[in-house]
Amino acid sequence: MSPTKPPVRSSPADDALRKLIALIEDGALATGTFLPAERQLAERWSLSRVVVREAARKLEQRGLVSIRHGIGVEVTNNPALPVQHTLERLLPSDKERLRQCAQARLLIEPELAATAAVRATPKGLRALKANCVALASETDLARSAALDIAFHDAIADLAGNKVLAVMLRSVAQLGRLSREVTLKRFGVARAHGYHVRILAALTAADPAAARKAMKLHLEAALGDLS
Amino acid sequence: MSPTKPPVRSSPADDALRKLIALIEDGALATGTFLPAERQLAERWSLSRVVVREAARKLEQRGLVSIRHGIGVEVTNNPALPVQHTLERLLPSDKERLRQCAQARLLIEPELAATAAVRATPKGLRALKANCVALASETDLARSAALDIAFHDAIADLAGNKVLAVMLRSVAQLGRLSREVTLKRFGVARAHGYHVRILAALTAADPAAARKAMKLHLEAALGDLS
DNA sequence: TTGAACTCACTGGTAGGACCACTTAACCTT
DNA sequence: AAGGTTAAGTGGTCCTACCAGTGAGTTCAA
Repeated sequence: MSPTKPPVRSSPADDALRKLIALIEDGALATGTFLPAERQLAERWSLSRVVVREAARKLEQRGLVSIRHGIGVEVTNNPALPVQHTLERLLPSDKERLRQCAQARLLIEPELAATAAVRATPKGLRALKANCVALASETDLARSAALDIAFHDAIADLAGNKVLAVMLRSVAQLGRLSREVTLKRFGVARAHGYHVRILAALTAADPAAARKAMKLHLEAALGDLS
Repeated sequence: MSPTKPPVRSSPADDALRKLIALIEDGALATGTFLPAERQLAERWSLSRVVVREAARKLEQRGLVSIRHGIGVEVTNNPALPVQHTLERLLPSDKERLRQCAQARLLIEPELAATAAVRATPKGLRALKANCVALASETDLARSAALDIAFHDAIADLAGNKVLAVMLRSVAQLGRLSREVTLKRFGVARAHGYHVRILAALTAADPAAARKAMKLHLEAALGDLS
């Protein structure tokens, strides 16, 4: 009577979304590359362009791709983006948002640093070292801020907890502009000094020292906000 | 020659998105109510149905609404949803995801409890008390899990940091199923016992006790996972 | 009277085709 | 060779018709 209905569960929209994700993940499309044009995908999969579009929009909202008019659909893979959107809507006031983000970082990052201290790999440490060196000689403000954020991100990755890592990435990127202001006021030297101390603790595989160094770093940053 | 271009910057898609958000936030549409039909909105705003649709899809991805075929667009306002999606994609393995979520909670929640202890309002405490009472006599598994999550959410709200609150909400909801399993194995009594102790510490405005009680509670939960 | 099936008027979902707007690069004109 | 122009590619928008779930009202049989 009804053995035909249940098994076929699948809407074109779901198909398109799954296929797009498969295209990105399985096809190993590197970030920065572009997806085939909407019209091509629609024809290839025998779907209307609408459903392909909507699937792409979903992926954009999830931070997987970036759709650019006249150009194409670029693979970006920035999982922190949706979290940023959420927080921006939840805390429209820039000042209050920054304050709470800094507070969150103060809670999360020292622990991440401590964990990273015991889990760090030689390769990871080398990358951090390179970041420190680059930051010391960087004069451009925007690039300095980017390096700063990358340093903290790398530590979060070393700690191995992706949940906390994506959370940290989100709040760190939200504070990007304020970070630039801070860097401008106090110069890169101060941030670099803190980073060096944190790196030393990580290299020494000393969790307590890493936790403390990170805490000092963030408290200084939090102080700058007020 | 070109003073006409810059000022008119605004695409139909942006219009639709802004108007939809305004409709929800300013119009104060309560969660659970429904938006006007796509066709109506399109005509009212002189836009095509497509752009209204896409705007609605965006809001759905951001957790503001839930689109239901044949029914309508329901206002849900669940800011934690996009974070959940992100984490589910980032950690496809259920077990590992749960582990890292539990770890994150263990880091965040004790601190939230401590902050809540000093910021709690009589009204907030009454709500928590009511939740405890309800949990004690609840027999349905799903509802028990919901109450459990609501208890933790309420504490996060009391702490006043929306960034941490939304993060906690996300990881807590991700662990919903496993929570049901735990509740089934050990009964509601154990969870209720922990909650009562936490509530007592909050009522006494004792941050240290609140932190400790929450930590014990979560460590027990983390132990159940393995 | 009751109640089960049907009809119908909604809702969102899909389709296809035409056209607009933005980008880029190749192509002419100067 | 430098400049502007053109053309082909991309996503963005529109229209119109139709498909597909949902629920309420209607109808008709028991």
